[in-house]
Amino acid sequence: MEEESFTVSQFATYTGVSVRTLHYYEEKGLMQPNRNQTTGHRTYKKDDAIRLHQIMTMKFLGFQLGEIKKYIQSDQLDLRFKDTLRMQEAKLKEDKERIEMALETIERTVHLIDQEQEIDSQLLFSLLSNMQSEKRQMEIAKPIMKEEVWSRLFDSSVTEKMRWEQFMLQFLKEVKRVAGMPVDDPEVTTLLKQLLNYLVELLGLDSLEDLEHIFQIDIYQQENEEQINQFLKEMEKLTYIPLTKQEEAWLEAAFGHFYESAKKENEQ
Amino acid sequence: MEEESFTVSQFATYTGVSVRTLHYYEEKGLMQPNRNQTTGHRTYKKDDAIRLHQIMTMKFLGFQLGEIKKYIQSDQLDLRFKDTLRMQEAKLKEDKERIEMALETIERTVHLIDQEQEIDSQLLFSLLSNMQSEKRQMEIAKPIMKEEVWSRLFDSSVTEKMRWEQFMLQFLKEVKRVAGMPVDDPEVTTLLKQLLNYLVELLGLDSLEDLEHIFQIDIYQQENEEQINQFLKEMEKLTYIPLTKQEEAWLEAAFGHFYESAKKENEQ
DNA sequence: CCTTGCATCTCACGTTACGTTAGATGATAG
DNA sequence: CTATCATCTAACGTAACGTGAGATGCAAGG
Repeated sequence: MEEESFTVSQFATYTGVSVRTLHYYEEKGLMQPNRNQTTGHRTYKKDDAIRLHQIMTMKFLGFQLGEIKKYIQSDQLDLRFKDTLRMQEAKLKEDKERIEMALETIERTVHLIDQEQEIDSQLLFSLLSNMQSEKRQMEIAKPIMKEEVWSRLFDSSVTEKMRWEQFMLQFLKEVKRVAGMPVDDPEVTTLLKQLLNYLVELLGLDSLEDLEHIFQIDIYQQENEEQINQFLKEMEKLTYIPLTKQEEAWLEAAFGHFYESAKKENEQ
Repeated sequence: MEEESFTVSQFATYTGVSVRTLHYYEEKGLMQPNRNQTTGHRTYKKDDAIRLHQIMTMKFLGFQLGEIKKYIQSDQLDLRFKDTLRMQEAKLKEDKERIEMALETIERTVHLIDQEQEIDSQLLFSLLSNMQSEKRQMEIAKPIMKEEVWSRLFDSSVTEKMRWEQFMLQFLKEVKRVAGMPVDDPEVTTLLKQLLNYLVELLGLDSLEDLEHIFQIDIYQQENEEQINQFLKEMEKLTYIPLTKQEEAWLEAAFGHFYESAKKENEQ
């Protein structure tokens, strides 16, 4: 009894892959259909269909053709196959996590765009940039911040994050607008106060003074200076703020003035 | 005041990308750092860092460099950017779904391997193959099966699916062993009964007779023949069962005999 | 002054899994 | 006998770089 056999195109339509793909798999040593000696034409039979099924299956699991070749040779699968599957699983999980982070970022971005009617792309991208390094930032912050404050930040929902980002967008826009004004202008004072109040709320503190106590260590202690500096340096590398040198300098001066006045007020 | 500037390697280490990547982005028109006219050496400044940040951000969101190029030109992001994000979101979700299916398949496969100590790869791969087309199969089955039966199948948990697969693995192994035996051998009868009992349980039926009533339509009605045939044909295309022609023929005969005896027994 | 080392430059090929022509050959139908 | 069709091989194109290879320029050391 003759076994049923197919030409390339028949086999291709039947299995749903392209002719070129069949050629390619053969080229790579993954399949060996019969060849008509004179014409060179290929004929595919049931065994070839089984082979192709195996290949497609492993491709579906995310394996590369080279890997697949190793495993479809042996009829009996050894234990190594299980390990291979586990490794593949790990890779896929990584990919999945990256995708999930990207999806969350997109969600937050769309939200930002929805709130503002026209967006400065520099500001937007800087926020996006920070979203990406968020995880890393939290890792760095963990050993240095008070447990409860850190947890509060870490566990904040997507909604809270979106609120923060929108606030930052507004804040930075304002900074760019008022940069250069005298630092004791009431408008400036109000702006800074807004930021600090937001921070106090975000971190779950009672008052502005507590801001200094969000760290595990006393930041005024001489011996901790090295650690603090290290932390700030790493943080600075990750956090990208879209201000010019001038704007940055101005902002620092404004903060300086703000603290001084606050201290004086307290002393009175 | 001179703006701080970096060489390629400085800029590369600073930003964490490779020198080659910087060259490549320039080649593709994504960046234009200053060039020393005589030596051709590049110098990167803060603006270039911003540019690179934008590129990295969009890459993180899964965009291709070509797409990125279009969007980093304009300073003001238009509304089209939001749509673009939405499209990207859709793509990412598709990718994610594929990965999730692959992960589930791996989980189920590892489970199968754990149960058996040595596995025939043909059998294993055929089961994997079916896992892949599972969704499609359910789609095809939906219009033709009774709502409650279909839901029961569709909602079955991963654990249930794994049980089914393990059963099928055993069943097929047994079929291959006893294929060729006389169809009225008690061992054969037992085997078939096992399968049918499993099916009855799986589908939530009361007895074997109900098996004929899992479809919405009466399969014995002449006018439904076309529909049934269509369904069976599509199903056959998707379901891949690793039996030889002989084994398949034998199995069909065995089932024929089984039904006949069952009918006779009923009549008595 | 010459040599060495180093950073940088510009090609240009390798990678993955095919898609896509282009030109050659063989069999079949009219 | 010719037009058509299926198939063949060969070879380039894709995306985002990695990885040399060979050329150039500059500073330091002998």
